[in-house]
Amino acid sequence: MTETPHDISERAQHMLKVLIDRYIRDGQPVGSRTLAREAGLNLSPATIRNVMSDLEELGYIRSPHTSAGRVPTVQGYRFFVDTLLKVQPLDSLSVEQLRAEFDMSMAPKELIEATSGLLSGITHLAGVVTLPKHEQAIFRRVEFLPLSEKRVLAILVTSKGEVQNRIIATERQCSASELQQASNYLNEHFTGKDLTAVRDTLLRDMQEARSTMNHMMATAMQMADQILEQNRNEGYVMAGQTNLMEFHELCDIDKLRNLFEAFNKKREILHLLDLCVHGEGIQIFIGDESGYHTLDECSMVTAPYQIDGRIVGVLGVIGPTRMAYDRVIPIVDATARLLGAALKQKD
Amino acid sequence: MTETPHDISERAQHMLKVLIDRYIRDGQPVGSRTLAREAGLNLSPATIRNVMSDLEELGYIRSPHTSAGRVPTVQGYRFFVDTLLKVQPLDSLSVEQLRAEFDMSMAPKELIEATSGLLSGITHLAGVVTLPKHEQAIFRRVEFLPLSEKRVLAILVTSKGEVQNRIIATERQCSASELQQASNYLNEHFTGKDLTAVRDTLLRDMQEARSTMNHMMATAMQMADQILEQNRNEGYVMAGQTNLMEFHELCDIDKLRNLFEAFNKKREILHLLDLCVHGEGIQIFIGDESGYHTLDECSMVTAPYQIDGRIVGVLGVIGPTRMAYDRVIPIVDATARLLGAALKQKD
DNA sequence: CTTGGCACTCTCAACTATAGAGTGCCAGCG
DNA sequence: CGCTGGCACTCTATAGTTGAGAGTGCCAAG
Repeated sequence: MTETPHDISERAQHMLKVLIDRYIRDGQPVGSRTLAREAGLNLSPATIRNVMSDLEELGYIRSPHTSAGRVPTVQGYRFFVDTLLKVQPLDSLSVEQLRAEFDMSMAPKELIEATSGLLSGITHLAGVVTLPKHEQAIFRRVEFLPLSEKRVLAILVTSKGEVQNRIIATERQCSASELQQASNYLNEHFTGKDLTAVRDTLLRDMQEARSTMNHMMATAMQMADQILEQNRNEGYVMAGQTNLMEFHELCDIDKLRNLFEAFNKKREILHLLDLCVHGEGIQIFIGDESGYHTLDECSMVTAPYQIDGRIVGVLGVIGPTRMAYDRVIPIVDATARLLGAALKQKD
Repeated sequence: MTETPHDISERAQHMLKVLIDRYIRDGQPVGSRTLAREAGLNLSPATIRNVMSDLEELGYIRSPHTSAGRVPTVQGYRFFVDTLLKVQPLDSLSVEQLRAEFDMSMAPKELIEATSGLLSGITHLAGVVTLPKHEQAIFRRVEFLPLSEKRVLAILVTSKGEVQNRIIATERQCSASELQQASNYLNEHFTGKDLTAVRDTLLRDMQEARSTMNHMMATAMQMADQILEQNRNEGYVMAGQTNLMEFHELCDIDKLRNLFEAFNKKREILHLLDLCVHGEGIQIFIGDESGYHTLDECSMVTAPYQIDGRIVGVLGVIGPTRMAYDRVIPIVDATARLLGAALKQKD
């Protein structure tokens, strides 16, 4: 009982936990009377008040105003998730139900989209999943198909079942056999090679010999670039933004607007997700910890997902700081595992 | 001066136009004094009041309350856009600027997305573009690539430069030559044929001869179905929803939420867009004309876009009833033409 | 037909009063 | 020494009040 880790008695910790639990449940500042009832310690409100005063001094809670109970501070939430929260992994039944949601016949991109929808659906928050980045994309095949006179459809297939296509405008009409020749050349020389290597070789080839296939090759290279770029850090897929409108702490139209615009611009969010991919395991940003003002009232819970033990992306949810961390964390964790497993099978 | 089309004097019409113009500009109910100043008719507010009273009786305008000036009713807007508004086509400079925004090297899907972004960007409203439906999709090529032991990547290319891919789980490992054989068979027999015909033939073939390629063929058929389905009425792409948060008449968080959820669900919007594709030319739904409650405060301006004279989709914008129709209509119109032209070149 | 005048209505913003919630502090008690 | 009830105090949220301002409708006169 006299053990005081972090300068805060066990009793105070328990009260902090109860307070935050309660606040997360109904969003109202918690007063001493409520807490006295809830804490199950048979203490009078006056006693609770003393403890709350201490907690306030330590920066874990604060009053919105003189007479309004206490709400957790960012620091309070931080302490809560770091040491007060006992997260237990999802029970196996739930995991199975979750697993059933993954349709294995989906192409990677669709799978990503479905996963973000899944996250938002289960948590009632906004779900987000980054596109997987593959350190090395393998050139698998390229195909050129004539569309009309001077238009050629180029299709590039890489490992992981990714397909990229784009339309090339050629300066003159290319015969089918010419196109065939070009694709044959590329397929013969490069199949199975790393895409960056292919890119470099192509670049060199094009400088050395200005072949008639230059245009085709340039396009192939462009597509390779596009895939590489996309695989580096292209973007993310988001779902369930509208869920965030339900929380009254975010009901300020301007905040909401800024938030949604940040989602659209992607840059800031992407940077945060990038931080998450480097940290190990579950990462949580609470309120202004992110450093981005638009996310001041929000928290983000993320987990990296991996294929064959290599981290290739991050997924998670964004919601108000006042989110049910204990419920959300295991879900995010499990989903990350399942997505990794689902993607692995595409290899 | 005594000509009274629709039971409403020319003077009254002019006033209605000025009133609506003014209301569209700043969103405040317009009073008699303001209108007297604005109308340029050298009439006293009292006179204006008489006319406004008539207009109110006819249902074109109404007062939010006793002392608040008048705002247009849906019927007022309807009369405004149908007979009061002289829409002049976009000047050629603007059209050229607009045309420059279309990047011809984009694949159709990207082009659609870019176009909806373009619409929302220019109008500061929400832009929406349906995916083009092609009455007849032509089978162009199919390709099967082995991914891992029992996984095959299938790629189906149709006319219009559309590429569909999906991953097949095979019950046993297929050799490269087997796959090659399958694709060769399909390509030889079906290239250039209508996709529905291909589908039917495949269905018959599969019943007759249970070949080893059944699985492959079934998948090809699935993909064909998918493309056909998508081309029938799949969906739409939307951009700039956040723009709608700027309008104070939509600032009610619940309305906004419902609106955004309608956008996500797509069904209702899709139904409206479908109506627009059948009517000729520019279509405008004002307020509750749509029949959907969530769109009560919104208007939708759409134009079908065509390829080779055949209407294949609709695009437009969604915004508050109080939108600058005179500016929006020509933009929607021109964009529809340009998108059609841009898509035509993919053929 | 148009106009100025005038009484009337309604909203909006500012202000006031009050009830309720919660605190901090203190003195007393085990 | 920690816990407790009591009490004065503070602050918010809500309702009610008021006055200014805007706009109307109507009327009688030009």
